[in-house]
Amino acid sequence: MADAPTEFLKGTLDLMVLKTLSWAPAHGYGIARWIEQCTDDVLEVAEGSLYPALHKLEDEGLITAEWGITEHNRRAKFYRLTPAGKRKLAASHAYWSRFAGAVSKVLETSPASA
Amino acid sequence: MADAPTEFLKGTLDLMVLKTLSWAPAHGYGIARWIEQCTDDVLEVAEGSLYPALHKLEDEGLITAEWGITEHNRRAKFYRLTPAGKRKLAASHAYWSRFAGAVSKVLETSPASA
DNA sequence: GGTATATACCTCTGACTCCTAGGTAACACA
DNA sequence: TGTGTTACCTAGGAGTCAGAGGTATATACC
Repeated sequence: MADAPTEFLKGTLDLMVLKTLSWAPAHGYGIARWIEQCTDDVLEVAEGSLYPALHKLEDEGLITAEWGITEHNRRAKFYRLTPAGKRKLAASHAYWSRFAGAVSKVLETSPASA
Repeated sequence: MADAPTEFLKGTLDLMVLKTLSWAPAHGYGIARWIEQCTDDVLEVAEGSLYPALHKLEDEGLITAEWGITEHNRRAKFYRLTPAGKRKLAASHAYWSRFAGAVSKVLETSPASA
């Protein structure tokens, strides 16, 4: 997205990070690459957004970090979902569905139905 | 939404305002009521968000304002979409669809498909 | 006539999120 | 030795949103 890469991002970054970690522990760089790949680069994850978000999630007790070695033999911090993180993910996912549905409703309603 | 009313709002307020105005000119108060009603109060539009947004859209030349009288016989500023606003609406709507689709993709992808 | 309610507008300020720009370091390969 | 990739990080500024507060008028009711 050259046009408006950040236009609607608010809040969804946290949600997608939590979702990605729900599959398996991962490090920041890997999370970013995965989200981009999964969305065919529709969503680009800036590092200047990702790392602060990761630290915030850790402060909130939603994820925990642990140093390890990647498959490329490099040091990396692996993040893992906590039980609180799983609950948060479920709640955020549910809210996202309601939110996106509501927005779609506005965007698809015709004058006549008003 | 008691939980997280603002969690994902970024950018979508402008989009929904433009969409609402694409049907007919309307005043701020009416726009807010309509969006809330249309979404069964999933989306609540705070006046502290709406009026600054309206002024910003006007500054950007996407909408124009004109004083008039409402059906309740009160003074109100009626906003109307400009040609630039219509183009912006089309672009934002398209981008929202791509964005929401991408987020859904992340949220619904299972570990196996990775 | 007085009061309450709904309609309709507005701004200030703080909290928050995001990105740009910059930096560090180690490994792989030519 | 140099280049590319992997991997981490922060500071600062820009932008968005909501809470709290304020103004004013029409209508309905007492």
